[in-house]
Amino acid sequence: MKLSRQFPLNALRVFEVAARLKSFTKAGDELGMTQTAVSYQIKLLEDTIGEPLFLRRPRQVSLTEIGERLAPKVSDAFDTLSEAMASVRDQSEGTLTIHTTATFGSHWLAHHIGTFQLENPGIAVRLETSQEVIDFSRTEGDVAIRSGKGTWPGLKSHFLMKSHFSPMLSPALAATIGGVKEPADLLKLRIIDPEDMWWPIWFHAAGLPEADLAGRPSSQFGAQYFHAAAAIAGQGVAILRPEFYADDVALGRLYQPFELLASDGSDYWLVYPESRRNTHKIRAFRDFMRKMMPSFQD
Amino acid sequence: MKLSRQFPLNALRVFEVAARLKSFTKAGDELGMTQTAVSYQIKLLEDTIGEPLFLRRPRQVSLTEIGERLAPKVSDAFDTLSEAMASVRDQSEGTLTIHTTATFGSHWLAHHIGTFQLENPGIAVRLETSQEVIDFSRTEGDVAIRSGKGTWPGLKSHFLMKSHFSPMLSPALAATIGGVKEPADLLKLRIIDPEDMWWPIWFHAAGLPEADLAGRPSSQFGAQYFHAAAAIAGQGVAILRPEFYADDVALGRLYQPFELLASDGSDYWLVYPESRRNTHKIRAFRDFMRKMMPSFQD
DNA sequence: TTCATGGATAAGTGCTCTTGATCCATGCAG
DNA sequence: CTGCATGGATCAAGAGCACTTATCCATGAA
Repeated sequence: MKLSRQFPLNALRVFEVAARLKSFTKAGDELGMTQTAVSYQIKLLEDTIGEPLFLRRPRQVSLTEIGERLAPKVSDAFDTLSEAMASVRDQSEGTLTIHTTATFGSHWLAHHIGTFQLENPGIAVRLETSQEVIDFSRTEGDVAIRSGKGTWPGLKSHFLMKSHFSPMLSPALAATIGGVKEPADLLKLRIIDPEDMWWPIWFHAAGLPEADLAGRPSSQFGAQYFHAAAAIAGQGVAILRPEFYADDVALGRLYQPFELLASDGSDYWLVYPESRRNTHKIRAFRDFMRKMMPSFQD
Repeated sequence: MKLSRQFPLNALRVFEVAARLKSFTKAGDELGMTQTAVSYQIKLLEDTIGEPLFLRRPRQVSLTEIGERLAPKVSDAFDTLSEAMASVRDQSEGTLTIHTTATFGSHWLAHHIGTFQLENPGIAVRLETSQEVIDFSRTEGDVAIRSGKGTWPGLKSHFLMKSHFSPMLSPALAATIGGVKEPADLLKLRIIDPEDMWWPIWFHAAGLPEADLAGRPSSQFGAQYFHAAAAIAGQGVAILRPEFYADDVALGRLYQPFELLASDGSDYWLVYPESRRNTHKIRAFRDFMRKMMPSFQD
């Protein structure tokens, strides 16, 4: 059976307006429909209720007792409904949930998100860091920062920056071996997480494809964040994304001995569901990223 | 612009059920539609809001925060709405407004309506007496009792009884002239409202077409009700509908000297809007009248 | 692995709803 | 009292949407 037959919602909405304005024509105007349509809907409602709701006097309609009783409740209900919709719309515009990798979040976003918030006081930001590549259809979230190739089905992705890397260490540690002049010098030092796939890639790019890291004590901290901390503490040399450690370099706690940057082919991307690209908050965040990231690509 | 686009009511109803049951399939069952349709409506709502409302986990859906916030309000609104509809339905079933002529109301209905109310305790009866032939589309009312020919456009009418009449007087008055043996005897008495159109009709039927009533003192009470009262008081002979005065006859206050009944061609009818013939209360009243009126015709 | 469950997707269709034209009754102005 | 403006009813026809059926896909369970 038809939904609208048992409980004619549209008819009820039309009724609400007609009852308020005491005119089918005016109700039609307010609702953006014709007087005919209003008449039809009212009759529909009267049929399902089995009672006339309006008295048709010439040049004006007035509510019957039944109508008089029904109108305020219907009005209430629609108020509730539209208030609910509005609040959801506000709230939905008002909170931006960003999923990000731990490193990007703690290094880049943490330093810049304040600017976004100043520029968009109406948008609350919620940062979620997770290693997994989240699926927007089964996890709450508006946008995500991912490293990868930039191709995810159903998602719009914007290139943010290369995810290149280079060895970094504390100046103090470098001094202990009289400075790091050439890549091979690094092998005199403790390599933080020698099993990191990035090392062979970089050494290969540096012309030392045979640099043997196997057999070195493995101390996998599990996340680049800890590698950096260890390197700052002078415990060895780590392979890091220099962009994230500009502050530490400026403070003299880390330095990057070689200009050479290597990449494993995966870059940083801003992604979000294609279908939601025109959401206010997503547009705002995209614009923000475009402004802050020189390498941002549409 | 389309009403349903700006504010998708049907989608909201579907959402309410889906949110409550946490399942599209079950929601479809409850709503009498397919899972596909539910999916479609939810997506529609999500599109207009611009936010996902459900997280699609395998084998189950769950609400997003937005959905979680929206659901209770929508639920509330629909509760209000359906409660309003239900109350109106009850109330509409619960009050029967009868428009009737004064005579039929005070004589026939007043004596029998109690039976109807005993048999239909859920229906409150409101009696409105008016001389005008009411128009159901501009006056509140469910049914009416009218005298006429039985043909009113758009209205269903049931023949109730002939509106025939006969002279009636008090036995005491008849005794003053030694009893009323033949129609001409009536002329010895005071005729109550000699200008009433019924008199010449009856005398004509009685074989006294020339009975001259003109010149007799005219005392038009204006309504048959008063004629009867005058006749009972012994002030003269009135021409009345005997059906209405069975009680007075039984009490010996009135009597009908001749069997002869005349009619002006208009009868009593029960009428109501054709479209509302299956309303519970109208059906109940029709059944009641059919039972109480031997001459009732469908 | 295979099956059962629950949802998404695609395409087709019936029907609700809307529109536009016209009619009718009434109240008001001249 | 006549003509006009207002506001609603009615009718026929068409558009678009709300559903359906059929199919696919992913996951959790047996």
